[in-house]
Amino acid sequence: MPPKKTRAQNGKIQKRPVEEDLDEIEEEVKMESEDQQNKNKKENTSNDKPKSDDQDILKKLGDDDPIPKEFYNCCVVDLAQKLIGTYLVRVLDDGTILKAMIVETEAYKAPLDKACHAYNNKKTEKTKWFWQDGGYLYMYSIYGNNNCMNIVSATKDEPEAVLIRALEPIQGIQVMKKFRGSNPKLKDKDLTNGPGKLTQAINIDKDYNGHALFEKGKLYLVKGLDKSAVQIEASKRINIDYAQEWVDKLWRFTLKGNKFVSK
DNA sequence: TGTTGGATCCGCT
DNA sequence: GCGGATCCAACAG
Repeated sequence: MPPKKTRAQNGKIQKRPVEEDLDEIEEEVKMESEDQQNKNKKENTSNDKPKSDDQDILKKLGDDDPIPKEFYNCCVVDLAQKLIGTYLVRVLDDGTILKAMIVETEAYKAPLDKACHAYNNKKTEKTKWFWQDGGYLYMYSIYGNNNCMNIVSATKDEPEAVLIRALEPIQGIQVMKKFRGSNPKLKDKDLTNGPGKLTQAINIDKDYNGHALFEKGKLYLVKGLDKSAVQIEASKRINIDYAQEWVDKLWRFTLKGNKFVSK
């Protein structure tokens, strides 16, 4: 059976006047993302350390201090890499603490990125959460009851977000298994190796839209692996066949050699 | 209001 | 690797 045609393949994504206005800066963004990809390649091969200001921010933090808001106020492609190796802390109502390391991310950068839900500045009830400051969550459900978690980057004027695609469970593995269902065959490595699986494992859903990750609460982010221990691989984003030329961006980032990544 | 399709998951082969 | 399940937001009429 031939694959189903997407809306884009059916020609339903067509240029609208507002997009024509964007054409002028499209070339500029293309150059910017090519620069970014070159930078990625360099960073991936030379194991460069992150910018000194980020290092300063992280150095001052205790192991359980939330990473402050300014960490998120950067380009989404930068943030997607900076998040690799950080720890997500989930505090349940009964005080149980779940902890997991981010090992796979994808960057989505509206208004030009055709893979992004906020493409062409499409602001709806679902996507309005893109227009927040960096450090807040955008949650959405897809293919039934699969919730996906995104961390908004930059500022409220720039609709960009990082999709969290996989985590490595660190603490509370049995509780995560319980949230994932009662399948006794479920292996640790299959617990959080997908965007829908990980939100189920830490028990969050669309109610977490707009949640601040930089404040200590039910869900926050803390520093994790030492940056010198983090080697990042860049690849193409997954399952965005409809996104035309944006399919080829190397905006998926994984922790090199980690067995908890989704594919 | 009905139809379409997707940033996924899971079971089966 | 393939295909069905699933359900909700977006969109067309």
